[in-house]
Amino acid sequence: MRGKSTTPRKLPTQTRSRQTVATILEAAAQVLMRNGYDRTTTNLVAEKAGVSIGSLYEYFPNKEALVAALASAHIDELIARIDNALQISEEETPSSFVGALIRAGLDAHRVNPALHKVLVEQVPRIGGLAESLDIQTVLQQKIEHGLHERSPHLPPTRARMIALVLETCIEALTHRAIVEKPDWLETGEIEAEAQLLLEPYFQGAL
Amino acid sequence: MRGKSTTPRKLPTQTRSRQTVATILEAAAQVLMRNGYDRTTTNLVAEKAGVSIGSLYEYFPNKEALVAALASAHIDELIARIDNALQISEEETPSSFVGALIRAGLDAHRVNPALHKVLVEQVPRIGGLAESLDIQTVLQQKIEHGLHERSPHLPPTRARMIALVLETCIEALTHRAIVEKPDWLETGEIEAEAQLLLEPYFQGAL
DNA sequence: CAATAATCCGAGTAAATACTCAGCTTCTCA
DNA sequence: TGAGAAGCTGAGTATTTACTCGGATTATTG
Repeated sequence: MRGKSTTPRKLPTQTRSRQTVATILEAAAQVLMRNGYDRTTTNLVAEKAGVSIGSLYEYFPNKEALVAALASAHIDELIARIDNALQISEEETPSSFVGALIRAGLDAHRVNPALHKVLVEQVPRIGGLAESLDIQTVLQQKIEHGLHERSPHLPPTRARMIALVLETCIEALTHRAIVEKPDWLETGEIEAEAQLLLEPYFQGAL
Repeated sequence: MRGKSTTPRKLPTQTRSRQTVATILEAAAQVLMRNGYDRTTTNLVAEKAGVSIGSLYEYFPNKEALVAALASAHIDELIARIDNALQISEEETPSSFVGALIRAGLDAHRVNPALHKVLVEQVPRIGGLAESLDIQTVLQQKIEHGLHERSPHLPPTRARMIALVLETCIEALTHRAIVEKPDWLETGEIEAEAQLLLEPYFQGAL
């Protein structure tokens, strides 16, 4: 057994305890963002949340479960955003398709970037979370699916490769922009540059 | 003072001690790759190296210094490889320039990938190492420099953006390929796909 | 061949921290 | 309304682990 169980020890049934759990999660996010995973101690989280350490362990069997719960909620929100961004523009021009993908990637990165950073950079070693935190794969599969709808004649191997390239570059450029020049997200500079890069590739690949 | 000092406590002067240091570093790399940073204990490294824990602390003031020494050596090798790959092909066609960049990125990733992974994913939080481990910036600056030589008329802002895009995508695609399908590095599939993506962008951007 | 320096040893220390548990308080519902 | 359930408490435990230090062993040097 490599990773510990992350299933809750007890389910909060009363309103009071549900509030406690919410408070703990909120505090955990704060501490995690401020200190990183290693320097996040369960005692500190409890203190920050204004509950006793015992209460924390009433609902989370261990530290990993706490982070896992946080990550799970974050992922749900991310995927919702991506779905939203992809569905809004259902027009059929390649240009708008690429544009929608880029916007989806950018949107996803606007959901609590600080927490995202910690989760991505430090949490992957937590068993079981690595895969589910992997937005990459989720987005890639959506792209692959979209490709197949638009061009059924495309060989599956080819579709997978194109999806991988599109997803990888969008993700990487967005992430890089955030780290290097957060302004670029607002000015749309990155969006434009990504379009410049990916549209010709996409057109040529079809 | 955020990070601890990583300067050696004592320099090994005799041959015996230099051998000891080498053995310790080798063992550290092994343990780091197998266990990750957190599960790497100094005692375990010493044991694996066949020296006492006291000897380890004779030359490395703390755990971070040990990892820092390892990272430093790794970085030197990486940069040497990149320089090499870039200098070999000094021909002037845009196609070969892009090809050389891609090959440089791929080559860099062939230097002890397992160690690289650990260092990149888990070590950045070690103060001072984050920047120097940042191959990104090194490669980007080399690209920027190359661009300026080839096209002096190009506005500096534009050159920086192009370099950023090229570097980011090469790095990301290579990294992704390693994780997803290590074979692609050998078959040249990734190399070809990257060329397909980046050459039109590069030509259009000039 | 001393005497001094360099190297090595490893049991032991100190500190950090994940997690427990016995008992108290608050809530629910028959 | 009272008995049992749910929730809360926090001092204390157990474990892990980075790091020390007094002393033994080996190398150098005058």
